[in-house]
Amino acid sequence: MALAEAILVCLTERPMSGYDLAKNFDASIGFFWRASHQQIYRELGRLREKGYVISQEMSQDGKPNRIIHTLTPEGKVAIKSWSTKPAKHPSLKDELLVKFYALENVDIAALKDQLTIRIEQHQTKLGKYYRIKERYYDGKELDINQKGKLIALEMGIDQERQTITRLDEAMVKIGQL
Amino acid sequence: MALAEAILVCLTERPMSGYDLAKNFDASIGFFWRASHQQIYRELGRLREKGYVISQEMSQDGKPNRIIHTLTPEGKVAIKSWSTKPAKHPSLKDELLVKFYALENVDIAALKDQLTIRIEQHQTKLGKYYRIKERYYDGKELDINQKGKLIALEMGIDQERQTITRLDEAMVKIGQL
DNA sequence: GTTTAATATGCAACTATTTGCATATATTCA
DNA sequence: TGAATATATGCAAATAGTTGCATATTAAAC
Repeated sequence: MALAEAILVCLTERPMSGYDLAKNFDASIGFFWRASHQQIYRELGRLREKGYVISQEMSQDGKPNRIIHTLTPEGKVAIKSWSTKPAKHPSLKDELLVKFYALENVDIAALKDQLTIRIEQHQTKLGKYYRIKERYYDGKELDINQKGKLIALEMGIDQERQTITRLDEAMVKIGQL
Repeated sequence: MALAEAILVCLTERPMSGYDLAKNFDASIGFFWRASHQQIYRELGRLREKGYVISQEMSQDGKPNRIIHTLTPEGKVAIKSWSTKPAKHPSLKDELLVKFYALENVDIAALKDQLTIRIEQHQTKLGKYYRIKERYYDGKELDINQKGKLIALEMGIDQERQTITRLDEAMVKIGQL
């Protein structure tokens, strides 16, 4: 499983609480690996048991205590070891494509609405990517780690742009039926 | 869940056994929705309970008996009703992108190997799509259902081609580090 | 003649993911 | 003053998906 590794990768940046990680999974690494806060808290427990992270409770006045998780040397070794293992092919499951596949038995007006929503979602995501690129990468000196993140981000940008084009074309095609 | 619906959609074509469905999930609809035979057999049980399919055992001499599942009118209604509900955004989870994201802590030679494998997998898939398009769609008169399948197939073709280009570019980029 | 592949079905155990709930405090908005 | 939002953590149940096993027959390959 790679949720564990995605968390460890996040923690290479800096020690974080479960809450911070959950926010990160909504923003940066979460663009390539989604996870809910419930999943993250549970996984952090497992990582602590394995000795890949150490966790320290920090009291804050007023707000509930935070538990800060720090990557251990064993955790870093685990990332390196994971990195050499073959990456699984992402399991594509797209309901929208299944609906196209079943066109005769489907409510086409509803399908068009869903297409519109999907296109908007991809546009939102593309916008986020652009803003991140501008803010953190454009015109900056980058170390190797940042270059890796930029490659991932640019792949994300291309993917979103092409997906939007593809969905627009599909919309035209069902309009012509 | 859409595994149920993907099975129902398959059965709109013709009544099938679990084995036939599993093969279909390796070929046509499985390009957009993966499922193992174990999942399919379990789901068929549920669909039977709900009355969306009826199942008849057919004896074959020699070979084990087949159980043929036929879509019921209730099943068809279920497809239509599902088709109007918002399609879930596919849950992207790509280990390979996470590895790019963690470039500093990763074995780069191993990552290149994995990229190469991934590119080959997409090329294989693209080849399959092209053969299906040529064989079943090019230069043929198509009804609405076939047109839907063709749209899905063409989206698949575009997606694979663009993914290959994107991964090729990523390979060049990590070569330049 | 024995192994392998294809046909055909399915259970059980494990892992992963989602959904709903639960708790507790501080700040901001109306 | 009350409601909503953000911070911060986590359990429990349900659903979904994967992996390993089990069975049984036929046909082809070696």
